[in-house]
Amino acid sequence: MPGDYKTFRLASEAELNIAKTLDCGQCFRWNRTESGAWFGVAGEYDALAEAEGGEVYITSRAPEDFWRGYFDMSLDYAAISRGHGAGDYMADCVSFGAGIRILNQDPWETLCSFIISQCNNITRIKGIVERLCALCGEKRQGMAGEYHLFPAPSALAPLEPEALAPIRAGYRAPYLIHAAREFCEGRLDFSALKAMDFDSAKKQLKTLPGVGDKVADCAVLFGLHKLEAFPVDVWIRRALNQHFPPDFDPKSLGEYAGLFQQYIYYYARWHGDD
DNA sequence: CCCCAGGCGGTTG
DNA sequence: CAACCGCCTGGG
Repeated sequence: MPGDYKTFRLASEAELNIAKTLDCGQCFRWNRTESGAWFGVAGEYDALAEAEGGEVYITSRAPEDFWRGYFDMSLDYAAISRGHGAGDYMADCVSFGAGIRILNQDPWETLCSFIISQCNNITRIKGIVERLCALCGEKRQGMAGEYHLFPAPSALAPLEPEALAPIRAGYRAPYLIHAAREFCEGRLDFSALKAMDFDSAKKQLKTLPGVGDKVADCAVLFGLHKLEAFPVDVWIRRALNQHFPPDFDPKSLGEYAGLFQQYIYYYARWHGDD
């Protein structure tokens, strides 16, 4: 491995469980290696994340602060997770998911990833995202050979939908190109969205074709880090129907509702909760 | 061959 | 409003 990579301790495993965090459907460019470590690309950096002796270590060329931000290390998840008051089922979800964190991902990549996610499973989402990066993302030399950054909007905007045929995104391809053009023409501004309150940001994103409630909630939660977003997919819908009162309103979970959504999602998926 | 998969958008009643 | 259906693609 080239000499400019550094390994450092990021957190304890109790604070940050990398397997749960990287495998709970919020990100699509991290994969488990044969040794049990996780290799991924975030922003412009490739990285290896691994747990050993109760500690989590990161190897990358990025400054430590980048990863503290990415893994949201400044928020006290244990304190937040105690105060839900939403009953025993939620308590089970919280203890089962302990160590999950909501990542601070690039908003453009996150929006595109969740446009791609509609009516697709995670394996296929990852495949489409990787092919998209290989097709028009910047190429870099990394610790394990070449890798590609997620394409900038300017790389996508000039393309016609047919040019995206190789990534096999199907009917979602025009949605991606439309979003890229909106960005390049200044009508999609992530710093403005980030500065808005949750409802305004979500409403704004929903004006994009291919972005409805679910995709907008995911883009806001995982890309803009507004943790009151509560995306409802089929798994969450099932859990709400089975384990919560009929009049339960996710808004009652407060400003960190999105974290509780992740706990429920992870628990329901793991237990095949149907 | 069928059906479904972590939706959206347009149409219909 | 709700209910339906087509959409690209791939996997069971």
